[in-house]
Amino acid sequence: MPTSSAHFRRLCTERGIAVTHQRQVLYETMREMKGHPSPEEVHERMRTTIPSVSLATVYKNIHLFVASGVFRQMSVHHGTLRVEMNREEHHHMVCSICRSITDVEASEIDVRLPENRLPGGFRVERCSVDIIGVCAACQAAGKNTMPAQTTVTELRPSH
Amino acid sequence: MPTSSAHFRRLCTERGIAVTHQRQVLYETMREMKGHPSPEEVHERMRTTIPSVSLATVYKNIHLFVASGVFRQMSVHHGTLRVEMNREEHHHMVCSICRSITDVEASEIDVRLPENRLPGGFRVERCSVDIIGVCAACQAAGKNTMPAQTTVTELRPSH
DNA sequence: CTGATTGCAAACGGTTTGCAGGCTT
DNA sequence: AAGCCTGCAAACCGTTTGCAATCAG
Repeated sequence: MPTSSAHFRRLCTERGIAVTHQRQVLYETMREMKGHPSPEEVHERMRTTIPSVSLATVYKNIHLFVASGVFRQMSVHHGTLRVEMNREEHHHMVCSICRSITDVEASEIDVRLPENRLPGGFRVERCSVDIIGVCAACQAAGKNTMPAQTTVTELRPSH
Repeated sequence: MPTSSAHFRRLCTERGIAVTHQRQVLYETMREMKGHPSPEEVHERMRTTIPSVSLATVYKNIHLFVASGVFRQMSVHHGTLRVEMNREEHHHMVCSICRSITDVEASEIDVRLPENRLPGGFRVERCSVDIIGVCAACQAAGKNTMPAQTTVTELRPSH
């Protein structure tokens, strides 16, 4: 009797999508990966199990998983396809130098939205906080990385 | 005596960058535009003033402006190059259907970070909140746009 | 006059698409 | 058996780069 296989099979039938070997391996590969792996990284990892799998299939199925609610896409306006592997509510620390993203537990940050009175009848689904700054590694690596962006003194034209 | 021209000239000399016609027009075009225009859109608009300007120049100079602190790039982990035209502190409402982004005054939202105790010695510069949901237009337009993403009932596999 | 800046066109990286063959139901 | 799914290769889109001609300091 399959264990995780059974779980995945149920996941698919609930959503009316076919159970294929690639999908199952993709699903399990992604669940094993921490952080916010790129499709490329997921693909690379999947190849250890199915060497012949194509990147196109990875893309198609990540989209399928996101569309059917198996995974959640991170920051909707993000340009590249990244998926949340962390199922807990959380926010992000984003390093402005190396762009690495680290999760922060939702409980660490206190956000209060105005009582459903956002402008323009916007219906709120959720809310995600990006803490922008410099990660420890980049601080240690010294100042010479991307100097202009970070050493600017006058952020606003004085006009 | 030039008015905004003088202002721009000063902006450049302060930062040690050359004053060119393209840069001046780019700067003014961007300041006139609301929201978070794409380089493509900025380019299109610039052409009404300098029809021969190239998209490459637009890219190069948006980067230059961001690097020298004239403008601020929005959400660092954003994939595509977008710049903040709004100089006030603010956050964003992002429509998960049409991906439109609307600004919300910072004062409307109350965010509290833990007292400089973020994990891993991260140095905080600023913090930006994305309120994710559905804009009024998309609500009015009805449910049939991108059905799967929004009508999903079971967000987490039940296991 | 010298080096920075521009416009062009080609390269690039990530993502999407069309299609023929194979697999799931 | 019917249709969805896969892998491949080509197309695509936004962005970057190399280069020769031009411009700012």
